[in-house]
Amino acid sequence: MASQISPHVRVRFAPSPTGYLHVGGARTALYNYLFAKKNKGEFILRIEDTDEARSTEESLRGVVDDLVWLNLLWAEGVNPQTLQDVGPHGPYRQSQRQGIYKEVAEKLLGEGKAYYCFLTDEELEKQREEAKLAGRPPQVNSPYQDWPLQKALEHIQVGNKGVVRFKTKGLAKDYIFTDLVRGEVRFPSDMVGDFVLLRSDGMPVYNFCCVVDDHLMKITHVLRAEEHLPNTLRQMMIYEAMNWEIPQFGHMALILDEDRQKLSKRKGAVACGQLKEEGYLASAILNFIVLLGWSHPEGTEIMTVEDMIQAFDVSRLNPAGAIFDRVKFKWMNAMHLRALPHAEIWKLIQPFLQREKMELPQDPAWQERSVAAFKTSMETLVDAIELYKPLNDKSYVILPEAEETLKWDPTRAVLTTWRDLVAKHPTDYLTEEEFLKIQDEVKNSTGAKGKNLFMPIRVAVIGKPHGTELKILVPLIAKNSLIARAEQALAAI
RNA sequence: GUUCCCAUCGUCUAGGGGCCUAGGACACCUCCCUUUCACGGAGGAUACAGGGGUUCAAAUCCCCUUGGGAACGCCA
Repeated sequence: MASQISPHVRVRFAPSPTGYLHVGGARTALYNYLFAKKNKGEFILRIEDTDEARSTEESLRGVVDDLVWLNLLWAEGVNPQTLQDVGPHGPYRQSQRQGIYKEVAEKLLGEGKAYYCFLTDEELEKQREEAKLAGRPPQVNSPYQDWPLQKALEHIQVGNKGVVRFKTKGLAKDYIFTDLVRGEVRFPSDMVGDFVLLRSDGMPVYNFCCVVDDHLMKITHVLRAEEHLPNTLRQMMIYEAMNWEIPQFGHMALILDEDRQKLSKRKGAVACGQLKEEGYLASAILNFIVLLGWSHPEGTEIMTVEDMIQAFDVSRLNPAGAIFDRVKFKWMNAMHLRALPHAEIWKLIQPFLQREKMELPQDPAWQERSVAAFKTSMETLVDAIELYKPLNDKSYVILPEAEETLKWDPTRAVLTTWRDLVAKHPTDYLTEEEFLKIQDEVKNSTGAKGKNLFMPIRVAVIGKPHGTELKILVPLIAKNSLIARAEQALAAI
């Protein structure tokens, strides 16, 4: 297991642009990124867009934007703005590397390690069903596997189309490798049938381009999700056939949903972009997912990417799957949020407040005070909306939960006195001390105390009897606004 | 079905033969702080899937069982 790390580490994250970046992909990217940084190597972004039907430019744009937002930047791949190739081993989009794959396929074909297969979909389907009935694995048994290349070429010449399959016949042995996270893994060669290398339209298939590219791009370590573990056998066969050096593999456990199933785009919908919309910070996402399958040697939980790089080690990667727990994730986001400077938090909540068309004071001192007052009540950035609403005159409404308080005997007197005292105040805003003083005066002149005192005032300030401390809230609301609200509350009695 | 992978509190995990009466974190419960709700602080409850070995000693090593997951495509 303690395989030495080659002098120059090169790793890659290879998404297929067929959807958005989800947390599973983000974690794979993160681990690769951390591994590269830790070992002073290179992190490469390769685009696996050989599925022409499903790959889209928008999706690529989205995945790239999400990676940039997460600050997982690559040394080679596509330029984040232009999406044009950057780096010495390009192109980095597989759809643009077809000539390369074709060359390799031809070599394999020429050496009899691959063959053209002309089985139709129907024939394939029939074979699969028969195998299933017989209790055999559903592998192809192609009658074309022993055709001489020349004969196949002539067959194509006259208009037939075929796929190129890798020939597994004669490979009867176990393929063994040492997985960076699982230790020794052993596959019997008959676990797979003759698999497709090139489709009938000439487009290569994942397992093939993955090997070709990893080799040509000098990838030293392949850290990927566990779902790829069985693919490793096919890939090892190709490496062997080409006589290429096999990189180190590490298969990381899957991120699971609440039902312990692989997080899927259909069900989980844990897209990074969506989490951003929900008010999560990039730093919190990274921190949370890094802990899904890895742990800091000192047990540290809240950390920066810099901390992760310092401490990262594949030997601490956990082979068991992990459930994505949104509750802990939210807590972690709150911790990251609180650690930020107030001005930064203010900046981050702007898109959310603007979405609600809130009009808040422009004064930076006011903004700073407001963040200081609210940040411990914020778990995600969207929480700012409910927190700031009371400060926005337009959204002052008396809520049903305030009705009872308004019915209390002392309420009218408390509110009247409160309004009058505020009206007499000389400046636009009350300080905390000034508020407490006024509250005290209301108490003395009305005789109301305890909740009979502060609940009515709170209703007159935020429209409901529970919420943020008044001494924090009141200094954030202009005097005229306080008076208007008190009037409104009085009118509702 | 076949092959492969996995298995410690509800969840994320520490642990890698004796330091384990199993540690931490989230969540939960209790108390304190608080003229509300939070924040914060102090406590608490909760786990080695089961069975066999190996060993003076097993959460830790081996085997079996069970349970879970993944893969078996002209998807990646």
